[in-house]
Amino acid sequence: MRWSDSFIPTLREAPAEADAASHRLLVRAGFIRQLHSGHYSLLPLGLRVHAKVADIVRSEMDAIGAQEFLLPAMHPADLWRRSGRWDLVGAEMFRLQDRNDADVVLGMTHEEVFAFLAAEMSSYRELPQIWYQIQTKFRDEPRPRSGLLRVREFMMKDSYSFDLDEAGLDAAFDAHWEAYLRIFERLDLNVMAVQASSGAMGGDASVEFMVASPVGEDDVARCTACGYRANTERARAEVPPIDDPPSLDAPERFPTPGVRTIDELAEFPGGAPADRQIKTMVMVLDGELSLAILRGDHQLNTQKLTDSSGAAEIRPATPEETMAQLGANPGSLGAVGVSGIPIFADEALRGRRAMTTGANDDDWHLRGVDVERDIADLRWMDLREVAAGEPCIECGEPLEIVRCIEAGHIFKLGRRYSEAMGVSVLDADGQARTPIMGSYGIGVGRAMAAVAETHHDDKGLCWPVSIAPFDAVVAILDPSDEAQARTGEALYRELCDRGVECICDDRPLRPGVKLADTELVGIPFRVTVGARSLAQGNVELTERATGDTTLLAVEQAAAETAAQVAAQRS
RNA sequence: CGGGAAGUGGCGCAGCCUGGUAGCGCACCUGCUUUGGGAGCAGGGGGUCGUGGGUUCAAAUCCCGCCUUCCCGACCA
Repeated sequence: MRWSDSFIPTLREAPAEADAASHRLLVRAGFIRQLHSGHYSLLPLGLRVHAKVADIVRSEMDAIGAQEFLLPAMHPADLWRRSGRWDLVGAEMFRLQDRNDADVVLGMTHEEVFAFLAAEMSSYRELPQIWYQIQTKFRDEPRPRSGLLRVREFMMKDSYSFDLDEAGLDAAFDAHWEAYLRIFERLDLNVMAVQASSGAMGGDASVEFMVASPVGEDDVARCTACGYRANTERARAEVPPIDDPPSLDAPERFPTPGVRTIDELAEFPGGAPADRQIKTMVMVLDGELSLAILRGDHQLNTQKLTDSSGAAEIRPATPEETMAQLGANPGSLGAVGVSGIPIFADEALRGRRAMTTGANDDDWHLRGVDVERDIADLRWMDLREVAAGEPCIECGEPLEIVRCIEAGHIFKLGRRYSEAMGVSVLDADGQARTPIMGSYGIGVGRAMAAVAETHHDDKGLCWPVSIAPFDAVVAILDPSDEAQARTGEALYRELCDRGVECICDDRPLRPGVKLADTELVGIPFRVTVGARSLAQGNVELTERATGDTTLLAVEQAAAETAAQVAAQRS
């Protein structure tokens, strides 16, 4: 391909709204353009990279025996009603009506459709199956952001396993885990496999593949000593015990005029340090007002509350709701004496005595509260979010918190969808059995953005050969010079013949512009054909990642370049 | 949904406070010169100033509504 014939609109400056490095550079280098918020066009260079990422995913999926499908992006609402997700999902799903006023949806994932197809199986002999597709998903995200990292329309590889029993599911799960590690290795993405929340769809094992990056949207707790790694939606830490003083026989009310926060109560004469207070969060779980109580200096992780309560929808209560049910405003709330309202208690409060908490009366608090004695019907669970430096739950060494991009997610789904879609096979004993499913996803565009995010410098992108839009560029510095043009063309043809994906920069531009462009676009190897070296019968081979340049005799240049490209293929 | 910022040519921005009919850099087109790190000179093309309404002799500029985009948070199979 010739650069002069290509549509590669590079920009000297990034659009003002682009903030993340991948966003800025993918736009500047002419890979993507925004159509509107959360929807991007892939330009020719962008599509080349996207397709290579997809091909790597495809080849590793095929290698574990998965079969590729292509399912509709638009689904009948009925299918989603059968699984219960029509009501469960809410505003995140694009919904529309066809000309007959029938409800249809744009698929945000494909459990329903694959399970619908799986209903055609009738014998255990047909299992196991792993099915996948690389398809556009639609999600009406509340806040698309950071270019390709979070969008409303995107390609995802989603696969689903069907097995007769848990042992089969375990095998499919492990096969995916291994395949994912190979995929990210080939993408040159440094991923951490971390324990994760399964979200509202349930399931037990759930592992996310995370790429550390400040523009990510998830926090991972990581122990550098023992390798414990978990999303903070699920991470746990050791909580050192606190010596409580002897308690009172019963809680005691005391006035706290103007005190509204944990910190203020800690400063207040007669108050208590934060770790000796009970924090009371008022939440609405599936429409029901509930309390979540934690140690004063601990933060509630709402995903943990969602997961352990089983609620589908969760939100903070409004001050009005709180006043109506508890009779006080935030700042003076407590769980003592509360009845008829579910109370979720964080494990760190177990056994605590002589605590201080709100009295459900503005400007009053209680001291001398024994958690288990004074608060009725506690539901104990892990609710607190771990903080950096806390001792690892496995080995006690300090945890660190790392911001990450979620590049992949695998989890064991269970039988929810197979049951809903009536998937049933007869086992060897002639008994009807519902296959168990697993669900596994990788966002193609997000993976591409994650690579861009981790492979760039101040000059531009820096693709690994495995997914670079081209392996090499032949830069003819002055195409009007016949010797340069002839040599460049010949090298370009020979590189193509040798199987190197090559673009020939034959544009009649100043050398500086062309060199800067090849660096911005991030092509791994550049063969520079210019008067200076050519006078000695040489060209230059420059590796983008290192900037290392070597002089090569014209006759050997193509072979040497092809060899270096081949050495970095994966 | 809460908080913040911003919409002026393809991109980056100025002009707005103090109203007078739109400007700069880059990019683009033509010509000449130039050719190893984003060239020089000369000439040229391109903008409903997000949108609707209001005030005014006159609105990019002042007032009101709406739309859109970005950032932080909430949310996120």
